[in-house]
Amino acid sequence: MEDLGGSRPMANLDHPPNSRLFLVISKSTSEEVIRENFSFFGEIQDIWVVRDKQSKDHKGIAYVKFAKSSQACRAMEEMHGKALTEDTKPIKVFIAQSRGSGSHRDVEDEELTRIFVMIPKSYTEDDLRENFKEFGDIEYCSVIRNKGTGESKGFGYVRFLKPSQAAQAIENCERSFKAILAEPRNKPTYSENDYMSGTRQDPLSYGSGYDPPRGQTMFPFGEFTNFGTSEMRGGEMRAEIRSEMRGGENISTCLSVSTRGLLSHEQVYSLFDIIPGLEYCEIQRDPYMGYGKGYAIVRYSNVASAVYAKEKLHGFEYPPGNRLGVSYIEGDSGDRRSNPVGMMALQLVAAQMMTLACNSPVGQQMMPTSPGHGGSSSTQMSRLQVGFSLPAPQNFAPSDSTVRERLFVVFNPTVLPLDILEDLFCRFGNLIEVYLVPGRNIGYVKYAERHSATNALDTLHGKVVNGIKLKVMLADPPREESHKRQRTH
DNA sequence: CGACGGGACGC
DNA sequence: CGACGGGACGC
Repeated sequence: MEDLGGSRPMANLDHPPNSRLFLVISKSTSEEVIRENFSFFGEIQDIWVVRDKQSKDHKGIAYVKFAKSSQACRAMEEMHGKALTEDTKPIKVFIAQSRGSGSHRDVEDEELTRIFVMIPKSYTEDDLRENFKEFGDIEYCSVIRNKGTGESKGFGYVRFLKPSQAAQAIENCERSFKAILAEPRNKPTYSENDYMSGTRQDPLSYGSGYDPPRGQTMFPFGEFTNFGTSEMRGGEMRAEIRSEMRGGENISTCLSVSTRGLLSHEQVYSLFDIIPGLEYCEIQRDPYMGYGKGYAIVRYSNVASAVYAKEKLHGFEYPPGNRLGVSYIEGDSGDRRSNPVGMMALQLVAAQMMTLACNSPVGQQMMPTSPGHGGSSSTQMSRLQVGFSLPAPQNFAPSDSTVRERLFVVFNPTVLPLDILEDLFCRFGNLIEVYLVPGRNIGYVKYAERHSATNALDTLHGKVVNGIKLKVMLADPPREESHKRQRTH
């Protein structure tokens, strides 16, 4: 029905998994009404109202394809059981079965709330919880251990309360976790009695309009990772603030934050608390505007912090697709400092940024960190020190991208931490993965585009990064395939 | 109860 | 001169 891009048909109805909804609706409900009610939750790629092939009769069924599973899950959670119009019955909303499955069984929450993750052997359940709590309400975490020795097997499970929370964890957690939905632990022996025991959430109890998702956070800081890295030195920040001041706006310590989507106090607070000096945060929600609109007020202890917060967060998408609007508002009373920005305040902010970006929960998301290195609770500064210029960080390629080129990297005298390497190699675009060979000073870097790999090679070969010398070469094909076509030099 | 369409060519 | 990973659970 819909292909707004026009140029290309939709990639795949089953991709990413669990991004398509199955709706049971009134036969009088139009595609437009569906769109009006569901576009709030994210990018709709396709809406299909099912009709009888011959008679064209509305069958009371529709499919809605979202770009992301988390969007589909949120829509399901919030719209299930709602009446779209006053004269129609409450609708039912489920994650659609994948197209080839042939199954018409409802997809249960059980299958959508537990994720399977790879973790360092040293990880405990508490470490897991610390790393995943930002994505939502965790029911439990488990680390699978060898029964005899108690040693971790290097993987674990995290159960969230809501499907959207698990989906967000999968979409946004560190790639080294390799998070995927866990298979239900009892093999498909569907004894229909098992889930009647009442321990799981009844789908109909989804957001009844008064229970918006809580604790849900999503930190799409892909273009934001230069925050606190070598890209963000104090001098640059001072220049940034000065240019901001030339804009002629009425700067103040108080900001208003407008948002289309729902944001909790915790979300706004933790987002703006990245910038030091946050003193106050308050959510304003107009009850008559329903879910669509809201705004928050935040105040900093000094103008420099407010200026910086506005500069960095105005127009920022949080969550993705929800563009924040940040502007100055009159602070209460004469708190406004007519003597605006002293160099001391600026330098203070610049210095604190370096530290706090690493210590705040949100700040950690902005920094490439790795669960595989440096232990669980210790966060390390991932800052690149190089004697040459580097492009800005870029987003990774989708994790299921085809590997188009691979680099082989030798480190001397020792390897660099994985998070540093990801920060480094992502700057040429289309990075899929950095893999370090355990116990060796070598690694492989996978790219989804050849030009990204060759740019990285040209820029980095023979260079010194954080005191470590790199040799960067095109990797030979993996051994397994060598029998196909032996490259005899 | 309530499960799968339509569109489609540039080299 | 260094060359190649890992994935399923104690109700």
